[in-house]
Amino acid sequence: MADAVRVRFAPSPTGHLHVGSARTALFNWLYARHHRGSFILRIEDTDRSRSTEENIGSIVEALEWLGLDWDEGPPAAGYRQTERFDIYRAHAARLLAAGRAYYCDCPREQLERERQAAQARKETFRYSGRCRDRGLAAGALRLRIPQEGATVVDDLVHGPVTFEHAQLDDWILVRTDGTPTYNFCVVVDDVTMRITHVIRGDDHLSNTPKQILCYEALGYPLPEMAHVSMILGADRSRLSKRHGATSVQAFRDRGILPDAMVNYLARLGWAHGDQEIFTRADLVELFDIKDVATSAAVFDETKLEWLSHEFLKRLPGEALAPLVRPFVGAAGLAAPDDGRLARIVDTLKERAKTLVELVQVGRFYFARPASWEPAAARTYLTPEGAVRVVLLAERLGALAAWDAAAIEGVYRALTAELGVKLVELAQLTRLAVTGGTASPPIFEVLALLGRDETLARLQAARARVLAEGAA
RNA sequence: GGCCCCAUCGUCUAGAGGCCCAGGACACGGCCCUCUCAAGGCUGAAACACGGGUUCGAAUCCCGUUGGGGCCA
Repeated sequence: MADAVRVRFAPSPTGHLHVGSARTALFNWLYARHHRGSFILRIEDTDRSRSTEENIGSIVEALEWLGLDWDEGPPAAGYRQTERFDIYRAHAARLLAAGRAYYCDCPREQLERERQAAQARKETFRYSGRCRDRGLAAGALRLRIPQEGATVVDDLVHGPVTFEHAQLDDWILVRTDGTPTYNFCVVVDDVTMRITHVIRGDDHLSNTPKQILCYEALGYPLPEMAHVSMILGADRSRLSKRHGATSVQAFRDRGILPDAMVNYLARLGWAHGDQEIFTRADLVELFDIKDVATSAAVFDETKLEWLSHEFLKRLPGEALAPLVRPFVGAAGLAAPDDGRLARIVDTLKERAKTLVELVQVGRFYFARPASWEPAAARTYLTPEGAVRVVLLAERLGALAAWDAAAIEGVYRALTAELGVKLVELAQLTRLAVTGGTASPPIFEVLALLGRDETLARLQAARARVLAEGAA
């Protein structure tokens, strides 16, 4: 088991979990689960000014919601960079002692001038190397990199990518104030956590040769590298807040099912033939990082919602009821017991793409209509409609068994007697009972509402007609 | 600005030289079903960024252009 797969997800807690990061986390998780390896969570909180406890909690919560469980990481100690400064310091000292790193005291302003001069000459800025052989005892610690040759990143998704050393420079490992830089921390962390496969965003590809040089200076073997593309907004620019929802919890709050979110994220840049719907088990079995696409993908909320709808339809009411309950409460409504809620949800699930929408379209199950849709009311809540309501109420009141089939019988019979189409009575009833013109099959609705509630609502609708007539 | 990455329908993608005058899915249009809305079935419109090569043959390989993204900040 010496070569067991160990992967990590290393977010910076500077905000909520972004969907792009979530996809990176998912790919790591899938890779770990597929290979029966370990998935490690590491918090990259060296940027103390922007890292907060709240954000860590939020990220953890989002990962849990997605069902991406980690084998190592918080709350255990030692998985936050701020707890690991001694480790970075020790590695820096080793590099210094071995002559693979050196101190530099070039003033910031001078470096800035050089940078601008380089840009004016249309060249890549490289540190001049002035302090390379000065044997300084303090300052910023720089990595001594080879002057010539090239480093090639053998990327699992991109293939070999070559970087000329002439384009790289002796980058800073530890700043003058003693704080280690991001690239250095990452290398030390990945090495000490024995990460075998670094799966991360494309935006780090350019940093990779610098990191590889650091691995070599440290004398550590290289992990496999895999850089996955970024997620873009509809205008093909990096997905950001101005594109709308970008955090995982925004979709949770909207009532997207977590399995749908996982399915959608997996399909962004990855495919398995024509298959669109994947269970978690499918993904674990079929996913391979090598099959991930190289190009960036546009985030499409519409397709996400379609997937959520697909998962909603497939879930039995009993499984859905506990998921729906909090959304009923959030809408300011009271939900019945699980058994009844399950049956209600079964009539609603193919009519909603999200849990929020499901509660919206099924609102009448939890509360009497506060009003009746005006246009439909003009058509149905008429004196003639009131007469029909009375007839319906009488017969429904006399029904021996209260179930959808028996209720339908009443409607069929009355339809024949009155010489009207079923749609007339159905819509009349629907409007009276739900307040609107769209709902699950009306006989099922009445069956679920119960006889007393049905009759009460019919009566209320009739009362409205009478009140209108009097006015 | 330099370096790096990327480029098939509006979007996600299948496609690893002939199976492709390009397949699936979302969204969109039409028809059917129907107590409404959905769901479902059938169906329509919709793409290989451009230009050069290589090859008997290219969406697939190579070069360039353009466009987008990233890193250096």
